[in-house]
Amino acid sequence: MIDLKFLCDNLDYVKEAINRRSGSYDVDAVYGLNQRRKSIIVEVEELKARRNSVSADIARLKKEKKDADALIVEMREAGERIKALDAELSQVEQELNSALLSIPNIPHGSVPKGKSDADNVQIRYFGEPTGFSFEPKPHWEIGEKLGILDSASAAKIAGARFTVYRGLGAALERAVVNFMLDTHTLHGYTEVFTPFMVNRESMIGTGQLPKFEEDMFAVRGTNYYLIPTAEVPVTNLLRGEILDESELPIYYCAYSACFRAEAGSAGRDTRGLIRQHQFNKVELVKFCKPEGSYEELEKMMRDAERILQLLSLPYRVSLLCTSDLGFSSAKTYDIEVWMPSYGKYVEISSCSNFESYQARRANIKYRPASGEKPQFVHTLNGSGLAVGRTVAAILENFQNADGTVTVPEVLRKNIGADVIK
RNA sequence: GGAGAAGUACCCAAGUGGUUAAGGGGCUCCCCUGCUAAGGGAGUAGAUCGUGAAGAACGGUGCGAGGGUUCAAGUCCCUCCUUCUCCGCCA
Repeated sequence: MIDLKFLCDNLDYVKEAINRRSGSYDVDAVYGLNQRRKSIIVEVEELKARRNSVSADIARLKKEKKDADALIVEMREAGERIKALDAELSQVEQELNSALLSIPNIPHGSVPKGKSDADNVQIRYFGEPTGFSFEPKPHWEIGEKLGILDSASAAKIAGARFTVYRGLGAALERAVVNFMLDTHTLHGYTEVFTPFMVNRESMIGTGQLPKFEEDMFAVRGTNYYLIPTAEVPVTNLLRGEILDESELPIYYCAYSACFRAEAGSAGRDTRGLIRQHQFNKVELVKFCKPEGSYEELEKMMRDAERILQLLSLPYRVSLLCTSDLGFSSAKTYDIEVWMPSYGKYVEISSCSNFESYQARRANIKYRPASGEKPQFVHTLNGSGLAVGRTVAAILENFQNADGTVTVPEVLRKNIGADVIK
């Protein structure tokens, strides 16, 4: 969430900045609710201060064995009033909180203004769309033919939007996970392995709830949700903590399975590995001081790109415009890999700087060495990368005319094969 | 799953209804001292919210979380979470 005080002190600026995004947001409602909240606080706190001092008086009188009945009666009435005001206050705070949670992050000044994804800005390209001397097949056909991807079995045991990997397919998926983790840990990230289920507080901490409930899988009869990305458990590792400045920056990388209900995407990408209810991903998460968080974003993007470079997969990087920007993000780069069957670039990583938006929500702070008050850290995360889509890109870009697939060089030792046939 | 115990500051820990949440370790500063160790003194309940120009001052909240009882709750009651011990089950 954005800073309530900042919003109230800079109402016009915030309105202007938020409205560069698509959609409209009621910033004035937040301001009004906060005014109400403050006026209730003034009244109730005055009463509480009085109650505290009178309670001390009563204690003294009782000790001296004197009569305190009049004060007790007075305080009984004050207590009723306090109770009523507290109830009203918590009601207003709840409304304020949900109004505030519905306000997206303020886009960074370098984010281009735009009306649709057509206004995203291409930053750079690596390689060129793969050329073929034959008609390239989509990865699901390649996979089925080689016997390494099996959607029929997945449909039987689970349903649509699942895949069973077999043989070298399963080995390829596993090798890609290991390759990504090994590469990132080599470049300063600490590997963490977390639960794939988290409680509701964590889902709220990173912003999946309460707004996107229908996109999540909940575990019936429990307080648990299946994570839609490792961003959730990894960011929440530090929820409610005050870090020492010397601990920053913190770089984590994490493999996890990810679970998404994909409500509202019926009919889209129904075949293959692109849009599954369960997929694997290696996630990069950074916690850092506010100054320098944008350099950290650039570095994180390079770390994600490195994977595609080492795999020799063609990709491009684009800077998302204001209308395409995610709700919590101040600035996002997408990395898109070339997917021959789609004839276009497909998102394989999204790297964002949330500034203090997530940290405020999850209450993650650091104590400056100067001894100043604790401040919110900046959080960043990015896929490094989506594993299923990487495997799909490998199958498509490295396919041969005879239906076999050449294994990218960096993975060969891992799999123990040069070609999948 | 069953039975029991516990959760107070950076750590250990006292505190079973009444003005100010003991004490110790550690840490910070000071004194003493060839150096170090030891010793002496002072400080140290984090945070957060409100009034406010203010990081001043004053006030509210805050003893695992959330409710309740009471004029008044760390203390009494209820629910939940976590940790530990024992039993059962189990990859």
